Amino acid sequence: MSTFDETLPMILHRSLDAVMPEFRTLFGHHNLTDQQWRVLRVLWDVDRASSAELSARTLLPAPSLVGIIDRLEKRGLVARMRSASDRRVVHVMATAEGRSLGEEVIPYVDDINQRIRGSVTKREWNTMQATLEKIANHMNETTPDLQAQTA
Amino acid sequence: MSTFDETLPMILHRSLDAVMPEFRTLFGHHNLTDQQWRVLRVLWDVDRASSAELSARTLLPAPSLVGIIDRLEKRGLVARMRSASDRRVVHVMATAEGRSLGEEVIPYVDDINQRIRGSVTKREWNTMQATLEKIANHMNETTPDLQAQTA
DNA sequence: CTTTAATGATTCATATATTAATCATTCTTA
DNA sequence: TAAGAATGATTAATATATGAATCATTAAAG
Repeated sequence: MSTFDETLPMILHRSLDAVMPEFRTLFGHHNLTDQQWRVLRVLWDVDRASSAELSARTLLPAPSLVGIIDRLEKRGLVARMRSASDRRVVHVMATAEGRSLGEEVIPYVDDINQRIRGSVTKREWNTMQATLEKIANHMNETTPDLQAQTA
Repeated sequence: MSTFDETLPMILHRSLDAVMPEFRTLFGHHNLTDQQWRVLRVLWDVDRASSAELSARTLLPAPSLVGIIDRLEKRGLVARMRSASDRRVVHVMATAEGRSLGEEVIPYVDDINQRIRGSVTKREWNTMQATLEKIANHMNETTPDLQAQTA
């Protein structure tokens, strides 16, 4: 383990590599990628969202969302709909089938998340989360992300 | 912020999104992707490595490494060489030019890493890292990654 | 010594990431 | 209100991720 391995990106990637296979195995049983699941999961919370909103909530880049939504739409799990008030905007929503699939999968997803959460103390978890947020805030201040001028 | 946003994968992705743009801007100045940099960075530590070793150190999947190394090789930054003892193995090493580029970029990379490290206390950092490792170990025990039978 | 199993790298097919560019639609402002 | 700037989604080009399969080579067994 050199200093390179102690770098934040590598630390984060190691963590992701440790937890994602579990999720992927589950999603694979339902022919979903984790990105596709993220979209479905957000549409389960908000009923409908524009592509920009979806991008913000799922952390998926807008160009990737196009294909992801295409494939979900082709399977009848979500639907697109142009906004009437602003015809540039596209609203995405889960179909009945999409919501049904979400209902089916989410218990297993929750279970994995519980196992993850349960592997450390409440205090350790909160501290970890707070530290990562602190770092993120610090970087976003130092390097004001040009697109983050939204707020 | 719903429970979904408090999920480990989403927390980790938010952190990555906060820090990676800084690195990418830097790497972009040298026509490197971050994956290409990771390979170069490891070859700066170990002089030479097999594809499997590179995969372990860079956390990049072996199939991806093929193309990454191809492009680095085409630019004359690394070289491939079949092992004499075991002709299945391919050794990868940085060329003089590759090492030179590494020397040139690493101060800036170190600077970014210092800024990241410096945004939290030593204690916060260590605790965060320990917590993530604890989670990873817990998951790797619970779901013994089939390929991790190496050790 | 030969058959078979395992290993290391690669290929293949498909899905996603990244950056820049495009295109239609709205918003601004002169 | 017409020209130009800004916005939201998409396309395009290239690079990488993922999981399965392949291929050559070595190791293991019989």
